[in-house]
This record gives sequence, C-alpha cells and structure tokens, in this order.
Amino acid sequence: MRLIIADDHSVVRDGLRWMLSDREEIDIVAEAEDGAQLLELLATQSADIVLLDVRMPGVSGLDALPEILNRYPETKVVILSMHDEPAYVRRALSLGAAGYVLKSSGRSELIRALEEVARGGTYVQGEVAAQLAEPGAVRVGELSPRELDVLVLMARGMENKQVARALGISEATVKTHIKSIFERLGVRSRAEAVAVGLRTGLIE
Amino acid sequence: MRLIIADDHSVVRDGLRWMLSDREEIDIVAEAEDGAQLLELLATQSADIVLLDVRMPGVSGLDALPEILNRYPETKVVILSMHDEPAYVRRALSLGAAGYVLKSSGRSELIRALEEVARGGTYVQGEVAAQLAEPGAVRVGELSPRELDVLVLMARGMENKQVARALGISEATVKTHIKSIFERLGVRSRAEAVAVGLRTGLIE
DNA sequence: ATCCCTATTGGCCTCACGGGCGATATCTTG
DNA sequence: CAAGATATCGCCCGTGAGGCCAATAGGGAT
Repeated sequence: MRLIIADDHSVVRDGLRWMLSDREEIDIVAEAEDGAQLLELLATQSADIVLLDVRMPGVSGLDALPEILNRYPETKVVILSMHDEPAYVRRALSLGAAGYVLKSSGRSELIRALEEVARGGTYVQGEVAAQLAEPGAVRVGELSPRELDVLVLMARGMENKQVARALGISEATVKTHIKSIFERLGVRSRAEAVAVGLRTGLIE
Repeated sequence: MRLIIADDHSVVRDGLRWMLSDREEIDIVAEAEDGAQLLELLATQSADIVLLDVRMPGVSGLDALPEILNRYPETKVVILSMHDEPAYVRRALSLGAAGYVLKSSGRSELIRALEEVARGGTYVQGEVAAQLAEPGAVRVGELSPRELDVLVLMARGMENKQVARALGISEATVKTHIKSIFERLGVRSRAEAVAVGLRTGLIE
C-alpha cells in the first residue's frame, strides 16, 4: 500500500510515520506540507492512499480533494482531521473522501481505516459517525451554495448592500438568504451566524 | 530533563515521542490528553518542563498554564501551538509560558527550545517572534478584559440590550465598548468583529 | 402530468445598530 | 502630578438589519 502523507505540521507527519513504521504492507512514499505540494508530488509519484489533513496553508485539504480524485481516480483519500464537526465531515465525504479519522485516534484505529479503504471500502471513525447521525442536532452544514456565498461575505464584514452588489442580486434577496441561514443554523443575528459558521468549519 | 507532554491528539504525542526519542538527556515521564489530566498527573509526578498544547477539550492549555505555574513554580512550560496569531502568543507569554513553538516546527527547533528553556531562558520561535514584532499590523489581541467579555457575548448572538443585562451595565456602555472593539480590530460591524475574534483566537 | 419542496428572487416596515460627540471616576505609569 | 488607559453613562440620528409576506423557476416523487 503506497501512502502519501499531507499535513503542514511536521510533528504530525513524524507521528504518523512512527505509528505506521512497523507495518510491512504500508509504504510511505512521500510527504507534502500543503495541497499545492501534494498535487505536484502526485504528478510524478502515484499512490494508493493519501492521508490528507483538512487545514493547510494555501491549498487546503478540502481544496485539493476534488482535484486529486479528478486527476487520479484510482487514488483513495483518507481525511485526517482535528474536527468532528458534522459540517466538515459532510463536506469531506460529499467531496469523495473514502475515510475520515481524527488526529486524536490511536494507531489501531488509523490502521483499521487505511486497511478498510485499501480494500475499496469507506471508513468513518465511530465518534464522528455518531455525531453525523445525531438526529436532534441542528443540521448545520447544509446551506445552499448561494447561502454559503452570502455567509462568506458576511464574515468579511460586508453589509447587505455590498453583498448584493458582489453577487449581482438585490438587497432584498440577500436578506431572504440571510433569514434562511439564520433558520438553519438556529441563530438570530449575523454575528452569531458568523460565529457558528467559523466554529463548525462551514466557512474559512 | 523530565518532560511531560500534554496534547489531545495521539498522533501528535507519538510524533513528539519519536522526535525526542534519541535524545538521552530528555526523559518523557508522562503524557496527558487534556488540562485536567495534566494537573492530576503533576500532583504525583513532578517535571522540569511541560510541553503544552493550547487547544484541548475541557481544560485547555491556556487554562491550565497559570494553574501549573502557581502550584509548581519550578516547572517550566513550553507552548506547542498550531497558531502563530499574535493574540495567542501574547496571551501565552503574559500567562508565564517560557517557550512558544509551532507544531510545524522540526525536530531541531523543538530541541533547541527545550534546551534553552531548561537552561532557564525563554524561547519564541522565529516566525512567531517576527509576527509579534510586526509594527504596522493592527495590534489585534489587545482588548481590555471588559471588551473581551462583550465580544464573547456578541459572538453568542446577543444584542446590545441583552449584553448590557448580562454584564449588569447600561446599554450605552456596551455601545462604547463595542465601538472601541471595532477600532482596535479595525472592523466596522459586529459580524466582522466576531469573525476576526475567532480567526485570531481572541475568543472561543 | 401534477404536486411538492427547495432555491432564488423580491418589497415593506420597524427597531436595533453604529457614528458622532461629550462626560465622569478610577487606576496605572512615567 | 500629569498623562493615558479603563470603565461607566448619556443623547441624537441616519441607515442597515431582521421580521413578515409573497412570487417564480426547477427538480423529484407518485
């Protein structure tokens, strides 16, 4: 199993190397510090699985993910994240990730995930899957594309009029989108919406 | 040098162990997964240096830091963070951390920091120190305690009247604080203030 | 082909927000 | 002691924000 590790923290890369070092069948063929480097690497060095961190400077893991699967459909991607926020997980899985494990997971869990994915399956860590299934929880992370656009611009401090101009729609429409964002996130003000958006990884 | 590692991500703990494993003089005597566990550990197991992650569930690193220094003045603390945001760094140093290194730093940098701190000095990683000295940059992260209170409540979606009641002050005063928050963060709306606050680690 | 749901678009109305400007008491710091 | 930062409160005022209601287009379900 040829593996490539992509994470901007060298401490994490070393940890992964260490965790997987005694597994004969796992061969770490390369490491990347960000998404751009990873894509360059993949141009010359094929891999079976990419262990991909979500947060990286420049081209993030979530940015690189669709690009990888598009260019190299044979390559599986396992997301390695710190966050168990449903929004992150949903986005990653909808973008085509084959696995999702947390950085707090131990050696055995990680290896189980890699093996399952190598076999062609998918693996989502227990705690994460539980969060995902949570029925009572507000289904944060399910904003429409347009609503997401609006939320991003709101987080930049734009007022409705500016958002309207930026998106080429009327201010009234922006307000409707915002109202619907409020409903879905269960908030009552744009400040809170931005807070929830950032905390759950919906934006930025 | 007796070292304790506190980080909620086992991948990171393994990475650190690995990085430091061939240094004879460094002895990793224990590991903790959060601040509470760390404080328990210290009750029975003394250490020279604690390598402390800022973000941990429950009792965070920044919560535990003053407590550690208070109870065990001999123990030095080196912060191990993902963030080079000046706000984080300032807070950590003002709370009495003896060192500050990033998770993206390599083996040599980490060891240099530990040695310097063990000698009784302080060590702040180059890139971090540079950010800190940045004169032109708005000095984000220097809100007064009261302003911070207000910002936190704003991020919860409270409107001025509610914040006023929560803090037991008048609405006019809340507005004054907010205005001053805007000035310092260089923003023009509460939504943007919350965004900046979260992104720079001032709140949450 | 019809019905339903969602996404997207829009107008009207009221109140909270934010700008401007000023004021007082405390506490640190030079 | 003077100077500056912190925390407190006030009034005015214009506009942006959020609540209420409505319409159109497209994708699925039966």
